[in-house]
Amino acid sequence: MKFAKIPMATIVRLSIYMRTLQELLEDDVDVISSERLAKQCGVNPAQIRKDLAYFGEFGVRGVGYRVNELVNQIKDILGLNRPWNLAMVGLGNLGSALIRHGNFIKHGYMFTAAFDIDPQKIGKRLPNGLIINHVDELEEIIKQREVHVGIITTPASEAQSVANQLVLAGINGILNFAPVQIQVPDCCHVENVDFTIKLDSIAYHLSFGS
Amino acid sequence: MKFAKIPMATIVRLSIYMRTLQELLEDDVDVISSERLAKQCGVNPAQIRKDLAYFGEFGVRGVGYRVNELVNQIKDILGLNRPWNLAMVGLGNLGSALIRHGNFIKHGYMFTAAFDIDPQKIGKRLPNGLIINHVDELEEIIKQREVHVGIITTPASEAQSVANQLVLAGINGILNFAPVQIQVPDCCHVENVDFTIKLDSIAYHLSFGS
DNA sequence: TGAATAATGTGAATAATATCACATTATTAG
DNA sequence: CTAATAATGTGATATTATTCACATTATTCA
Repeated sequence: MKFAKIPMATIVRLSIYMRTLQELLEDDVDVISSERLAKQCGVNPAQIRKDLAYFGEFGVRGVGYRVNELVNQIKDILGLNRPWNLAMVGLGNLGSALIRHGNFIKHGYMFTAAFDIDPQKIGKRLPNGLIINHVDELEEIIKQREVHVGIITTPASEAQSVANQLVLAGINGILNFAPVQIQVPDCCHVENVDFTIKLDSIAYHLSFGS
Repeated sequence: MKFAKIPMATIVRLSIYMRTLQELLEDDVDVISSERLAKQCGVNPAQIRKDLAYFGEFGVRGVGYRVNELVNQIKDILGLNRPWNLAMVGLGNLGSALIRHGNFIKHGYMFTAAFDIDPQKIGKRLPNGLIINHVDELEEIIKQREVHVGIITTPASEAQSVANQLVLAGINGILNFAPVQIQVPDCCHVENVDFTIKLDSIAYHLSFGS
């Protein structure tokens, strides 16, 4: 898998196609054309075909794509046909809410560690059964439990230091909810989720038209 | 303001520059070059200059940019030098956590309405003083309180119907946390926040190298 | 079987975006 | 005051991403 250099935008769109295809599956649709899928995802049909073409041929000419096959093929492409273990660092409002949020589980992600520094929280059991550990134990526990991805939901001020510790513990993927740009070595891939930036985009659009 | 067609990516980057500049302000930096700012934001220096050039000349040749002036100029560009009122629809784990999360306030956004359908929640007072109303009252309250942006944190199944109601109530901007693609008329601008998609990108990178 | 239809896969064309490179303008120091 | 240095603003260039358009292949129906 993976021949040419794949645009990041393609990867993101593949996730979106997959989500939509999974919904279609639930509605018992078993074949779909790039045209119909494109409409549902809000993209151009050729875009879908090109995105998939980076990785092979998955459709049937004159017919379309078999939905359940394509879901699995996209999962293969993205590396989702295996479990991924997550560690949450920072169990404030947001962190706790995310752990309780069903969407991670639904897509095959599993929380296997949770950290905070608040003595009041250490040792507490979360609704999913996980016990909150002190950040001091981060490296050891992350290695022990084979965590793959760290999620940072600490205040901005702590994010960089947490990121450093995650990297030290051997983590190569970070999902960062703290509103700062964290610096990591090239071996580590960071994705940022900053909703106030999205709000800024909305504000811009509302202020100055499309 | 706004002469040529501005790339969406530019708008997003302007938010990021602004965040970084605000941090610099707190550290009493008062002038910065595009080169240093670029490094901190992880972009190319020429990119910053080009992004700003869409809107005017904000720097001083041979010197750089005055940090506090530039923050304000970017706020003007994005339409952030005014209050924006938000309505939260869906007060489950995520919605409640977001309302309590300080980041919206910090950037000038204000929650002025909150809606749910759970009878247990209706009438309850949130930590910020807001009282939760039934979604049936959405249109009336949104108009009354001059809400500008709706935030959807309902289950996926409810998101489209909530979006429809928001549009009916005159809302032109939606921040959607539900993991579905919602359909709205062109007058309404939607931004999606889907962290499982970001996780998928991380999974891909971890599986197949950069 | 063969013609009509449908929809993929893909090279070529187009459009959008990012980067380079340098002319221009401030500042500083001798 | 002049030369050296620093850093912006921007036309030109390079790169990347998207869309078009059509050849190809599967299916259906007469």
